[in-house]
Amino acid sequence: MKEFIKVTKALSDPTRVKIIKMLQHKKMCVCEIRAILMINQPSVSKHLKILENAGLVNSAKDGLWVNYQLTDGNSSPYAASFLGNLRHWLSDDPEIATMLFKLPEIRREDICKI
Amino acid sequence: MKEFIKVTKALSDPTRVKIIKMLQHKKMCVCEIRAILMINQPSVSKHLKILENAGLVNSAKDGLWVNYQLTDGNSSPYAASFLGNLRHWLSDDPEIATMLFKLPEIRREDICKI
DNA sequence: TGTATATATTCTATAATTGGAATATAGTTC
DNA sequence: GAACTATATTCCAATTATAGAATATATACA
Repeated sequence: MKEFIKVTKALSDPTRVKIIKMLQHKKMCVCEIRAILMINQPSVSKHLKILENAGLVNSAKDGLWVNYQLTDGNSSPYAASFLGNLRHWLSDDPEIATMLFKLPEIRREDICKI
Repeated sequence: MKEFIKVTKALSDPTRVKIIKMLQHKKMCVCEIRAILMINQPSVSKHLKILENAGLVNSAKDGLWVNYQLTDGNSSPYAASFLGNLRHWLSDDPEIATMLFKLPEIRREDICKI
């Protein structure tokens, strides 16, 4: 039960759902996500931690950067199932769509330097 | 997005998940649910309202009683999908299992009269 | 070693959620 | 219409979640 609740709680915040929809398209570091969402860096880190804790994303260090990506589903069956559904869900949502439209232009080399 | 968040928020509380797992087995009125969960009546009503608002359950009056049941999924595709998954999820959860074990003994005629 | 940068953590204020008590509403029965 | 019962709503206190500011950590590089 706890594991299930962790996943639904993680998915019950619009910012975190947006992060997942972004990560469907590419691995991203904190400052890239921050640039798209236009919220401060600690908020992004905290949201990512909640997603990671729920088994929805995982992270890998690359020098100073930490790349976040969606999990393959080995961590939690609930997470895997929800991630599968989210592949096709919400892509038509206007807020999501405009966000994804901006995504290709975002390059960490340009935007970082907090 | 709002519709999706409503569903995930509704499912991010253990009490509400328990209610859904009960309703998988039979239609129930507020006082029956209350008897199983051992929380007070207004709490049950409030949780049911949240579930109803998310398109997960619907209600039908029957005299003084209000019967709640799971929706068939016409209200929200998200709700329908989650309800489908929850059919087989969490049935092994110890808390859920003991709750469902008690379920057959609960009859509104015996337990009501708040 | 010192500086710069990306990320994480802590702290604080605010907002949202939850449970329980009290009250209101709506049927039912007399 | 009056009394009774099931449910809904309102109000309040306690907990939890969130955003932002300040700070800490870790890596890169001179």
